[in-house]
Amino acid sequence: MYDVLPYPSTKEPWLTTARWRAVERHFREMVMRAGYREIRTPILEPTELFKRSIGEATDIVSKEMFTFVDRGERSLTMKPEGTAPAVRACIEHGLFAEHGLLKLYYIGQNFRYERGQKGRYRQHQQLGVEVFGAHDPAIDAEVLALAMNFFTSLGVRCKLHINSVGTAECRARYREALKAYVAPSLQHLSEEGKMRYEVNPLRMLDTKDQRDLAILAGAPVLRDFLTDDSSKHFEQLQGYLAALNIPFAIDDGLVRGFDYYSGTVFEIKGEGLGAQDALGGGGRYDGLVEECGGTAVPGLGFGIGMERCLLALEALGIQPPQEDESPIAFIITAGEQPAVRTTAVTLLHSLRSSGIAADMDYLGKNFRRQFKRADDLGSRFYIIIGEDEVASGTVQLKERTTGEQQKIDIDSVVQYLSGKAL
RNA sequence: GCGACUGUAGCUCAGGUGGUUAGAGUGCCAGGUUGUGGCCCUGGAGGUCGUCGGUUCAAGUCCGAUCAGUCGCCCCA
Repeated sequence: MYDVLPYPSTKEPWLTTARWRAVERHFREMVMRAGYREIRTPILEPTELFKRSIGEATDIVSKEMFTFVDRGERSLTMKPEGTAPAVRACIEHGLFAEHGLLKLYYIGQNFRYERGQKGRYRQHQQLGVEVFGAHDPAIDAEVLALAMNFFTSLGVRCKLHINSVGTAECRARYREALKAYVAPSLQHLSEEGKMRYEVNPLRMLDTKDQRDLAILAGAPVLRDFLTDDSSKHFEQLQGYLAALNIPFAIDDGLVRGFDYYSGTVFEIKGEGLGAQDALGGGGRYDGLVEECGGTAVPGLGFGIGMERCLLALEALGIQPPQEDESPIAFIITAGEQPAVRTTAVTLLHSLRSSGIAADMDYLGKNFRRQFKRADDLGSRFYIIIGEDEVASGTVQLKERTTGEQQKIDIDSVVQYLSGKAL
């Protein structure tokens, strides 16, 4: 768990709201250019939704969900990922019927009950897209290209790993072949491997255990069990990626931790991130909508880890362009007459109403300290109001960088600064 | 869920083998006449030493537990 702060801390510079907004804006602009529309779904969903979609035998569902019973005896779960809730919402609101092709994006919080680590948090944010309705491998290419472009345009170096897990039938045939291959060596498999053999054989491939890797070295490859259609789809995708100059590596062991994937799957790995190096991942889930109670609509998408992206940027010393949060003008008051403060408060309000970022002191600081406050905030102009100015209906307007100061009519301040603020 | 390491002002860190009122730098606040800022000078506030328990005449320091964080396993974003 962590807090995102308004000011940078020396310890965790990436945990600042300005930096988060910068990355979020980068993502939003990119996907909106590509025609994606935002969807927001609730944090709480019926537990059943995730059991059905992600699969009961996966790590996420079996041991990593924040699940509880509410006062109405319903089992609810804080969403561990964004795809299933999006599918649920689209079914519920008839979006599939209304749009032949549906392109969605989301920025949302996910929750997984895991041991915290750098780059792995019990609450984490994902930036993702989901596309529904298309089988065309060109849309697979679009989705992968978006995910890769998100990182490369930020300056993050990363590698794209792809694979195809085929249709449910492909996987069923492969599962048997894999089990048959491993069966003679079953006793030599790690405990984890043995468990996966029983519960979710495909996950045996996703191991780092040296002995298991040795046993699996000559195992049959899932890709050889793909139907002609699946094979062709995967090859076409590779052709598009090549045409787009997106380097990729085919990873036979890439299986992913959700059961709903079919066909294309991929993962993006960053460099120098330690154990948690998966920056993002996703794939195709052609059976998911039907599984969740909708019509047969194909789909695919990806999720990008916000924290890992920020960590990668931090490690590379990259600062995405941030919004300027400094005021344009800071009002400084002098003198004890109540009219001075009233004039200042009124002018401040006018400036802000006209879209000019402005501020003033509320701590009763003396004249000199008010200047210091304005400097600390990075204000471009000082507006000085004293008893003389109030009497003559003017203000002293001083520019910080040049030190130039002029007396101008108080009624023309807004107009003057509007010109300068551009 | 498993293993290793860490835990002292807001932040970065000092505090040999247990011994009086726990320090520094930085930041913060104030003052250097509330009519001209950045620098500078002076002063001040701020810590039940992660928490609980134990050993001891005495614990920031030793022991245990617990929590949190970091790193690795696992998994993934």
